[in-house]
Amino acid sequence: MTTLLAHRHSQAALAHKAPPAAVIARSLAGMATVGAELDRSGTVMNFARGKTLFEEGDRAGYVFKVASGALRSVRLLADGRRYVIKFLLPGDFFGFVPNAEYPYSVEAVGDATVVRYARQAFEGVLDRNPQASRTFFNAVCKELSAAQERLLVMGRKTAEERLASFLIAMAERGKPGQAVELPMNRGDIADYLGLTVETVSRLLTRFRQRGLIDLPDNHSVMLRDHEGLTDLSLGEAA
Amino acid sequence: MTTLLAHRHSQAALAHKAPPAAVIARSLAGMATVGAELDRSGTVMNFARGKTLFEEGDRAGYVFKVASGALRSVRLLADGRRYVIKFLLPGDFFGFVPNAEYPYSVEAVGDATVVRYARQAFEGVLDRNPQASRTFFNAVCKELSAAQERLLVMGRKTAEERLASFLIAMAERGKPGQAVELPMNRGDIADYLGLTVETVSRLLTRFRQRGLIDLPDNHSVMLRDHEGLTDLSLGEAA
DNA sequence: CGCGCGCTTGACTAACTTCAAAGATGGTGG
DNA sequence: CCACCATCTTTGAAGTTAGTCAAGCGCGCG
Repeated sequence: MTTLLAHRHSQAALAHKAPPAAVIARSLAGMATVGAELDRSGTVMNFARGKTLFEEGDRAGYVFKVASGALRSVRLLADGRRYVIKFLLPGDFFGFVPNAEYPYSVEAVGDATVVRYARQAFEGVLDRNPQASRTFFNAVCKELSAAQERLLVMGRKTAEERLASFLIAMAERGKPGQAVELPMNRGDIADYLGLTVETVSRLLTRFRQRGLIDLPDNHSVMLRDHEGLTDLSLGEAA
Repeated sequence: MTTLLAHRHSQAALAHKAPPAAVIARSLAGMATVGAELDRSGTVMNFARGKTLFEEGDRAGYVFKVASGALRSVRLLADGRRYVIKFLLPGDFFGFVPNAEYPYSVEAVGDATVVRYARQAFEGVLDRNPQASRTFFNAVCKELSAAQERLLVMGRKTAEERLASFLIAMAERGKPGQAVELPMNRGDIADYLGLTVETVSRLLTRFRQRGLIDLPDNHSVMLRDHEGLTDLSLGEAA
């Protein structure tokens, strides 16, 4: 029930392994003036693959930013059914919650580095800095919009369309023209799309056989027919 | 493609039919100081059942608050599949979007009254009033949290569990102990839960046969066994 | 009164899951 | 460096849930 914080490091101790908080905070999108103030409260932390940052029900005392690696936010049902709410990739913020407790757990998909900010300090910045306030407001609106887009996917799209949507969304976060990195495993993808591992695996095979993708290894995908995938993802396939 | 605005009324012309904007704005939860400033930009508008406030792709020039009635935000796929993102009930704000265009349409489920605020004016208030800014930030965080909760429902719950979740959520918005009003029809519920009309109808019948609910008429439900429904909704049923 | 729309019910179908097992992969220690 | 083992992935066959197609019912409105 308590927050499991692996590898607690001071900024100084970490300097040679990961960028210091100051450097990372400076990268806060469009928030040059916010960076300095957040710096003082940011702590860089490393988490090994599979480690838990916090669990559903933990007191929500912090907000985080992903510096490197990948994480997943996860919810569980009583009988063990699992749902991956979101994959958290470099640049993503998380931990903005309306209640005193986190409504989901966050785990490291691969080794990951995050910056942790005390929620109180973060909210202080919001109160004193209208521009920061506005920026984060917009960021949360964008998150909301993305969640609603995903609701459409989960509610009305077939397994094929879901996977195609996922691959395209992942491609948009990576470098154009290159193989898409999938830090998560098949099970994570399945739980993100509301499918089973078997279905995800079968669909990837089918996409490959149709020439839509290549699968150089288990953690990368080359999109060979981006347009075909897009059509599939929109439910416009023949 | 253009915004369809039915029944455009001035505040004065409407005064006898619906509360004036001033009265409504005053009800903004925890925002006494914001009310006065928003008043000046708020316009009360009525929409008849089925009318469209705006469509997917329209320029997002306004934010809205529901004063009375019910609306639905809707997305469509190319082949006509429909998904209801959210039912908008009295007190709900909507229209906070990160882009220049609305990503969904909003239609009146039954006759509805909303207050419309120019987005620019609204954002002005946010910039000048840190407390309002904070309040709306929290509101959007809450929305996001609700959307993520719904993602779990859509991704991992069975049809039965989805419908039970829906009935309980609707009950929480109504008056305790009373019949739950369902302003929307079966098709809307189906599109909200990612099911078909037939499945929703069959499940309601099944719930009634099991003594979980009563169906006094097509637009109300009495929850007879709240605990049984809750167990169902959590996937903890025998 | 009769028409239309929304709701219900039934029989059949399809998509996805479940169960089962074999095949790859990758990390670790000898 | 290689062998081993756990874990992840793929594939096949059978099963289940919810969808599709079709028809009848009932309420409300003109």
